[in-house]
Amino acid sequence: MTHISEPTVRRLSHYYRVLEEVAAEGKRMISSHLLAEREGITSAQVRKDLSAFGSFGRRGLGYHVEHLRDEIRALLGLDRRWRACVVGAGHIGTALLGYRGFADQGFDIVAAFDNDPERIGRTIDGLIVRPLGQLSAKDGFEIGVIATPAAAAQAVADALVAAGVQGILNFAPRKLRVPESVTVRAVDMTMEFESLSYALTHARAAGPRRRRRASR
Amino acid sequence: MTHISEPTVRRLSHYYRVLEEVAAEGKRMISSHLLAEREGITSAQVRKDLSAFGSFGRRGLGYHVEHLRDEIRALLGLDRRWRACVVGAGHIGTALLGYRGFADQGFDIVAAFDNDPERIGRTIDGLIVRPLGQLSAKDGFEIGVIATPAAAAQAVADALVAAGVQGILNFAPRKLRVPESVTVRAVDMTMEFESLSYALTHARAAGPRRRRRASR
DNA sequence: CCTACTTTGTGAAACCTTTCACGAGCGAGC
DNA sequence: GCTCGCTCGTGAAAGGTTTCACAAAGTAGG
Repeated sequence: MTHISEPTVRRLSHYYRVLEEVAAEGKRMISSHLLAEREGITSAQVRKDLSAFGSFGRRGLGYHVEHLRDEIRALLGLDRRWRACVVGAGHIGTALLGYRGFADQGFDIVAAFDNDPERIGRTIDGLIVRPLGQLSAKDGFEIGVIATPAAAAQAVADALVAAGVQGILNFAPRKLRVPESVTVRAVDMTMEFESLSYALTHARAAGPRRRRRASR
Repeated sequence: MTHISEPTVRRLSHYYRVLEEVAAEGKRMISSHLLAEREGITSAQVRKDLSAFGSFGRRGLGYHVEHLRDEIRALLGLDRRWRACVVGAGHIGTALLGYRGFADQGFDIVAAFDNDPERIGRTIDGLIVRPLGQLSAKDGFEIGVIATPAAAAQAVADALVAAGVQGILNFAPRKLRVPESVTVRAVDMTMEFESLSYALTHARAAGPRRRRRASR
């Protein structure tokens, strides 16, 4: 297994999605062509991506839906659970605490933190908001979710790293500096707004230019 | 001005961020090197990106912070406002309705829709949730924000397209099919979770491999 | 068993993006 | 006015990703 690129991992996520749907529809096998079509990419891309991890298909038949789904689930590490905490109990943090998608993907949010005295002590979706100062390595969090304003994000990241998290999911529009051993993924709404704004602003002048990454 | 790539536009967004901060700090000029450092990329990348739009810098001096910020603001289309509606008044939709970041970037959310009778009629952040059926071209929405479960996303997208939106910001984890004239940008939390899960799962085995896109 | 058809897995080619490296412009100090 | 040091803008090179195209392997039907 050679090096796996970021884009490949992201597409794995897409394949997983499609396979769950297709499995629910009761289909037994699926070809790379069909799998590709659903997410708007090419069949060669699907085969190339999957071949980086092994040979999951059968020539002439395609891929066994449930089997491939389970393989990808394991590859993505979705067959285990992660202990996570959310920092920031504002609009976005609150939404995340109530969001079922987290649990579905194996993230158990077991604590919520904030610095605002107004919010500390409140109960959101069964969790009591605790003061950020209480965040410590003793809780054994593996993942920290940052849902604070941009200005606080780096300090929170530092605190999370000090508390021993291995990964950070960052919803604040700021680049974080963390040790190499900590993985960061960003959900950057601001950037998507602005990218959309750019596209709309230039749409009349230039028209749709490239299809490949025009949408995700 | 040749063709502008997606990654370049996304970085423009980053530069804009940094420039706003730096302007607030009162700095007059900034070099490509400093600008790059803040977002963890190379100075050559910054210069290349900017040069695609024109010559904004002065050799020996760098870039004038406020001037470059204003140029990028205009390039991104942030110097105008967009009429937007949010469809889906669940956890995420509600958070978006209360989120100040939208207004800051020029998105005026002027309506909220949902299909759940439980939610219709409620007031969220000053907006009354209306039934999805009332979504029509008469409202003159330029942008639609989808914050529904995945299963409903495509139908909502179709309705938005029928109502004449030019762009869609999609928070549902599903690829949307829309006409070429409509631009879609996706904020895909699910994919980021899964990408993080993958990275953590394989971290011990492989170690940090590449820095370039390790985090954003 | 043999032919016709389907689909995978994969090297090679095409394409795109990033990084390098350097000429050229600019201010400062003398 | 001249030199020095700094920094931009940009072709060329390097590096990475996607697409192409085809051999190999399988099924189905007779």
